[in-house]
Formats: sequence, C-alpha cells, structure tokens
Amino acid sequence: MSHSLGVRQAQKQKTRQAFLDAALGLLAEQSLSSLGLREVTRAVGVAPTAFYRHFHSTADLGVTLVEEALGSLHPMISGTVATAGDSDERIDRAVALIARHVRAYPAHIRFIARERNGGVQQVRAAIAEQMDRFADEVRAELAKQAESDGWSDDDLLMLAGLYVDQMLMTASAFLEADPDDPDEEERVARVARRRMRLISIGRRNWLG
Amino acid sequence: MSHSLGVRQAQKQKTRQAFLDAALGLLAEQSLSSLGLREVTRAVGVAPTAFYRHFHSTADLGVTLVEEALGSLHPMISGTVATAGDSDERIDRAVALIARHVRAYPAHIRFIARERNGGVQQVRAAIAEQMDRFADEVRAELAKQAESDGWSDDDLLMLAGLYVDQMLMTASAFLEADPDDPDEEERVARVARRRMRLISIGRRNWLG
DNA sequence: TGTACATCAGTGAACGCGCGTTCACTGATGTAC
DNA sequence: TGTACATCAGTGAACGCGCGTTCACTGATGTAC
Repeated sequence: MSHSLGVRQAQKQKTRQAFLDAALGLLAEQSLSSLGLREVTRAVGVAPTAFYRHFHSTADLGVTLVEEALGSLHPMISGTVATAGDSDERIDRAVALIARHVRAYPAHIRFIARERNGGVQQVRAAIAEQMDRFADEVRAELAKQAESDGWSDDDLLMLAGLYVDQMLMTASAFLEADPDDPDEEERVARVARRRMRLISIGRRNWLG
Repeated sequence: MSHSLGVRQAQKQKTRQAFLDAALGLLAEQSLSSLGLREVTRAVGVAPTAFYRHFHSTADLGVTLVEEALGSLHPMISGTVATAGDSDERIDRAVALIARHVRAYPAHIRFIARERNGGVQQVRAAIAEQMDRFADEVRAELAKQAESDGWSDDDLLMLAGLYVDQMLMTASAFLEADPDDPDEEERVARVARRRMRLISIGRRNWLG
C-alpha cells in the first residue's frame, strides 16, 4: 500500500496525538497553568525529553488543544444556529444538540470554559480569536434569515456574540450536571431553553 | 483608648489581610492552582511557615478570597439591577456602574471570572454558591418591579441568572479593554448596552 | 502596680521530592547511488 | 536489489532549583493574683 506519510512521520503524529489526549484527560481536574510536562509524558508513557520533539512548552500544547477543541465545537455551534429559530420546537432541538455534544466531548468543553479566562495568556488569546471567528460566522448565518431584515451588521454581531456566549455557558452548565441524574440535566436544559426563548423574543421585537 | 481587639489579634488580622492582598495581586497573572505558598509569603515578606498560622492551604486562601471578591461585587450587582429597567437611559447607567466597579476592583473581577471555571474544586463550589445567592437576590428584586406581573418565580430566577451572568461577562470584557484606550472601552460598553437592551425587550414581551 | 506564668504569631533550619531543561546517545527509518 | 550514509523520534542520566511541610524555637502580648 502507498502512504502519503512515511512510517516515521505516522509514528510521530501518533505520539503527538497521544500527548494531546493525555493532556486533555489530565486537564479535567486541573488547569493548564499547573499542568507539568513530566506529568504529561508519564501519562503517555515516554521519557520527559520526548515532549520537546513535539511542543516548546505546555503553553504551546495548550494552544494546539484550543484548535482541536474549538474544531469540535464548530459543528455544534453552526448546527445550533441553523436549528435555532424562534419556534419552541427548534429551540428544543438546539439545546438537545448542545447536550449531546457535551456528552460526546466533555473534556473539550471543560478545557475551553476553563482556559478562556485561565492563567495562560497565549491560550486565552487563541480562544478569544477563535470565539470571535465563531461569532462572525454566526453573524453571517443570522444575516441569511428573514428575521434579520432591517438589522445592521453591527447589531447582528452583537446578537451572534450573545448566542455564542450563551451556548458555551449552557454547555458548561451541562458539564456540572451529574450524568447519572437525568432530572438535573433536564433542569439545566429547561433554563437554557427559556433563556434562548427570551433572547429570541428580544430579537423578534428589536427595533420594533 | 479601648480596643475590642488586643494588639496581638489586630496584628494577626493585618498579616492575614496582607496575605489576601498579596495573593490577589499575584493572581492577576496566574491562576490559583499554580499559586505557591512560598510565593505568597515572599510577597508579604514573612517566613513560609507563617502561612499556616492563617490558612490550611492556598485553596483555603482562595475560598476566603471568594468571600472578599464577591462581597465587593454585591453592591455592583444590586445597584445594576435596581438601576436597570427598560429605558435606554437606565441601561446606560447600569453599564457605567459596571465599568466603574471594574476600574475600582479589577483584581476581584479577574479572580472570580478566572476561578469560576478554574482548577480548584473548593473555590469553584464557593463561587457557584455565591452566584446562586446573587441570582436569588436579583430574582427578589425583580419580583418587586411592575414589569414582573404574571411572571412565575421560576421564570424570574431564569431571568435573574441571565442578568448575573451577563454582568460578569460584561465586567470581564471591560477588563480586557486597554485602560488607556477609551475607544476600546466605549466599544465594550456599546455591546453590553445593546445586549442588555435586547434582554429587556425579551423580558417586556415574555408571554406577551 | 508588680510579678510569674501562659499563650501564640512568626522564625529559621532541615527534609525529601518532583520539576524543567541540557546533553550525548541509540537505533529504526529514509535516501542516494 | 544492495550498500553506505543521513536523519531524527525517543532515551536516560544528570543538573540545579524551588516547592510544601515538619519541628523546636523565640519573644512580645495577655492573664491571674
């Protein structure tokens, strides 16, 4: 068989991914600024010095994790926006979509929520940049909808930012909920739906 | 003169406060989970062992900082809610109040925003508890307003939580703004005002 | 007021430990001919 | 296809350092009489 990558490159990528996965796992219980290089290599099962073949520092690894985590968030957000109109049924589906994503990628959500205001400036900057990009994509998506007639781009961006922040907060709230207690999850979902509904009502009556 | 506290107790309190102040200063640039006990004692100018006369651990110190920081947030939040009605003028005043508070206590805001999702579970729990109390107070305040006729307590709590989250996000956004660039600050304020206005419109038309 | 004893906030030496980083290395993979 | 050399991901020993925590201590403050 023919590979685009040689054996060596493939193995390197595999190790690199093992670093990212191990770090994400460790970050469930601590923040990036207290994550040690040796701790990560121990979890992967390689010598501490191997770390330097892939990253300059744990901050550098953190920036890479931002790309990965926000990459997984992307379909969740665009899916939610495409889904979320004003009808209650569409809001229900949007919130269910968020809940499903949180169950699929809890570590990603936790990482982004934590490090968005965390102690590592490079990572904060990377997250802020990606969130701004998300907001702009959501703005473009909203602009296509009929409800946005008469809205300035600036106002749409404001609304988009509100949606994005709200989604991340909802996702973060789902994380806190005990996965074995469906009641608790449903309570989070109910609040999220009503918040979204209130924002939708605000949107519908904006300038009007 | 007669004191309620002896010289010894007064000195102890002074040192304790010095620990809290030093820690808060150090936490401008890092998160609690990476804050070292020796780092704090060095900043205060006492021996490392003196720390144990006041706190069990840096996590314990963090919980105390939560009380202090959210104590300072309290007037900001109740002031904002009392101020914030639906009129544009009242929203302007509420946002200006937040901006003023951020300039007065930037370290408190940064600490709460960072540690709300941070790596120290005890501190996260303490913040969550206080934020829930805030939301409940805001709910009680909202209940007194005429606009809340026909609202269930549950819906009011949802709205209160939305307000509280929004205030913290606004405060956090002001923090990012370069204090020497009034344009940047004004941009943050404009977005915050419009978000609040949209929420107010949603409130006014809720169930209606 | 004066004396004798108790308290306790802050000290300073000592400890074992894990950290990040350096360095020269090994041996499998890749390349040129 | 076979050979000789280059590359480079991962190794393992070594380093100096700052960490959290222990312990017995000191000396100013507090209390009892």
